[in-house]
Amino acid sequence: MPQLNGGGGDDLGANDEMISFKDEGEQEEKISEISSAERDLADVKSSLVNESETPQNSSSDSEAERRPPPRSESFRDKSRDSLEDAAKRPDGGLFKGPAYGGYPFIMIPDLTSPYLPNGSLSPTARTCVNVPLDLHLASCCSPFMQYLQMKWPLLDVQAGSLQSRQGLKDTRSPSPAHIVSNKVPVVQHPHHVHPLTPLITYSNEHFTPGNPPPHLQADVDPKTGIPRPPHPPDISPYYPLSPGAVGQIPHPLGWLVPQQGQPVYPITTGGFRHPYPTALTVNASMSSFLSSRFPPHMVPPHHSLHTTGIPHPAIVTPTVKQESSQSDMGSLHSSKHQDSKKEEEKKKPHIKKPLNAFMLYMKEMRAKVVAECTLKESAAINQILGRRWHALSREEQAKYYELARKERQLHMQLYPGWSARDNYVGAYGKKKKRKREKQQGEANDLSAPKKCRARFGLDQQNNWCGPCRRKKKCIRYIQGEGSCVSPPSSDGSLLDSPPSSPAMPDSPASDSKPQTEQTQPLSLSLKPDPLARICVPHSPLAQSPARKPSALPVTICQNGAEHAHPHNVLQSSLPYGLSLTQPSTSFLPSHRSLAGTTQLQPLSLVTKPLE
DNA sequence: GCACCTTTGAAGCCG
DNA sequence: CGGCTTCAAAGGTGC
Repeated sequence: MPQLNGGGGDDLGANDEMISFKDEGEQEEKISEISSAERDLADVKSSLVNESETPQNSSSDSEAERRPPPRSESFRDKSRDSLEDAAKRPDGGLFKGPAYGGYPFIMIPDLTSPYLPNGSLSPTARTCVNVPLDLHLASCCSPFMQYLQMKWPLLDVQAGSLQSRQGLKDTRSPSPAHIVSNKVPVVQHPHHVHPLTPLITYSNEHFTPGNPPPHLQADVDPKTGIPRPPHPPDISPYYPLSPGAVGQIPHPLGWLVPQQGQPVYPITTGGFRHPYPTALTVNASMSSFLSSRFPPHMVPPHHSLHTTGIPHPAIVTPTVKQESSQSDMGSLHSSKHQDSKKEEEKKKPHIKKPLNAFMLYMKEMRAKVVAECTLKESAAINQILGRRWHALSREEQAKYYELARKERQLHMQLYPGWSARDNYVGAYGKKKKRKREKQQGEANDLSAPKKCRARFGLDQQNNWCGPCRRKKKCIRYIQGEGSCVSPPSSDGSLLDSPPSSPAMPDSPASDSKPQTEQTQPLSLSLKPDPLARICVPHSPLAQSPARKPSALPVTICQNGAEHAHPHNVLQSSLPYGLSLTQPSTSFLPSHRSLAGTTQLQPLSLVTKPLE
């Protein structure tokens, strides 16, 4: 049964690792040293494998060594092993030692983990998280605590600042320990980007300054009884939030943080309808949150509750279901209807899927891309992020893969009975159906109108329709890319670098890209090919409808890559960069492989509707 | 107000 | 088992 056994992976929150993560923005500088970086990459890669496979459990590990890592799982297992090993070390794995040097990354949590009521916690709730962590992490050393530590590496870093922030102490906190530390400067200063800023991409709904939770409205100074100013001086630089917003600084596990000494991850088999292990001590705020967000049967028993009314980002109440239940009202007998209603109510909480590595990366880097490129369109941003994702080094991607693995693990433990199938058909059936139908229709109708940009190209904008013309953002997107080319503060993305740059490191994602498109040819043809715009903004080919392989700007940007390194495609099955062969400095980025893949996958192109 | 766009990855479904 | 589909985030955009 999956557990954060032995605090596996909980040692990733070490400060030194955080620093390394902070240095991620310096990747671009490293890019210029790709040659050495690649060698380092190889070292890291080998260290990832070797060091992670040194645990006591030699039987399985040795076996894992013998066989090529089957995609991500092997890496995950290795990572888990290494993490658990690290946890067994005297330092509990909190600090990256020489034996753990293979993880040059920090496991900063997805602070907006959907199933973690991050953004929906009251200050009290989070207080219950932070303080025990600070004060008792070392003593507790429970897997959960260590995981929290991993999730919030700054908890240690700024332990001293905790007291200084007691000005945020929530008077409603049941105990002195319930201090709204929020010491994690998760909110970036307007003029200063906090190292963790990329990770804090909370939904605005959780930070709406003007809409603090009702229970947070009256944030009164415990001593004076006077409402405190919205931004206490000691935290204002990083907390440009209203009191309520400050209180909503999400903590990935805030609502789950158990009381001291309580079992952290009791494995339950109750299914996700009882997603909150009853053995898990829930503080008042948590309980109130649960009681306010879930039907009574979903909320673990607890007393002295108060409602927060704060939405849970991970558990969404699908209105569709509610509507459907209402529509059924008239047609069903009262008893049956009540039964069905109850069942539906049970199904109401929409537990979202855990974020995968790329999603975590996107959440982290979106803000940065937006800031760099002044882009707001998520579609365009995602394209950039996709390119950057491929440009990431193996260890950088591994960081997110590992984080995603932990997210899944945690999700699985939080919602033992949950299955992706629950969301696959249930919650958004209507939307899904429409989407599917539309996609099918598009697939069947090759002449279906697509984006004007793709149809006419950028040089024929006069032919664009009004909406698409309005989408001059496409142009702006290109220009924005130009403006964003190789920003010094970039996260190391090679996207902005000249696509043909041979210095671009080979990335695991790049390897996976061809595979993905092999399995999903349609997506390839449907893609406007951001790379084209990015790499050859003014290239006629890039501007032409990216339907023909020859017209794909990818080939322009990364031609020859595939030929030069066809094995890159094979390595696509190694998302963690555990390439079958040593990475070569001549390796080209993913999109190059993609280009080659495109060439090698003519059918996929044929099956794609012309735009 | 909902769906789309766009990305990658995980997982479910289906033949 | 391979291939396809859906969903996860996000915010502008279209209808």
